[in-house]
Amino acid sequence: MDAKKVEKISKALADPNRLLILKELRKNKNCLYCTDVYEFVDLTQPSISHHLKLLTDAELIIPTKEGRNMKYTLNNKMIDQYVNFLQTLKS
Amino acid sequence: MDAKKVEKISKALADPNRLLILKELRKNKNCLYCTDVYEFVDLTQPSISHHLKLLTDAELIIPTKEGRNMKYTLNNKMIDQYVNFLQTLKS
DNA sequence: CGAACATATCGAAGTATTTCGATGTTTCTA
DNA sequence: TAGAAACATCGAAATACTTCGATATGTTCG
Repeated sequence: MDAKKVEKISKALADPNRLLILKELRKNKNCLYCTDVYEFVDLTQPSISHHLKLLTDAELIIPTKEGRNMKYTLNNKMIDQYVNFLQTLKS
Repeated sequence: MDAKKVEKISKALADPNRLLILKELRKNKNCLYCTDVYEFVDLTQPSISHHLKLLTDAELIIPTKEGRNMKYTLNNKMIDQYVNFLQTLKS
């Protein structure tokens, strides 16, 4: 994993609301609809949309279109790759 | 590991210069002096001092005073804790 | 088709981060 | 003890991030 990617993922993880989204994603069996997020994140719709976009761009979550809804699932593979990078920091 | 700590560590990892410092730290057998950093990070002394402070505040590196020099070592334990948190995100 | 719903995008305001030059503090050494 | 060396701190400028209201786009359903 190259430095740019590590930076992007780290940035995506560096916000309390986005961490909250990821945590709830796990609770909900790795499946979350955009509308669900309003219930536990106290932000307006455009802000939530923005945060979901950053998580998507970092490939930490994978969006799927279902009619007029968006379904998000956690990308376990990307977390694994990120963890692998962190392990290489250790000697 | 609480959310605030995760956020702090993620922020510390979300910068190319700080990632560079961590990478070089591993190369140098987890031991780095402040002056060493000038050689691979193209920033002024105050900026490097600032970045080292953020890494220290996140407890990713541990500073030791040696006379008028500062020695930095990687904090493997904190990386492990951070990795543990990331693993809990997966289901 | 038209209204309602779900989400995305745009532009702007507020806030945080990065970077620097100038200067302060501590420690070593001649 | 004076000067240099290593690092920290301060204040300001530039840049980036977060958030919002307004509005646009795509989808469903009556």
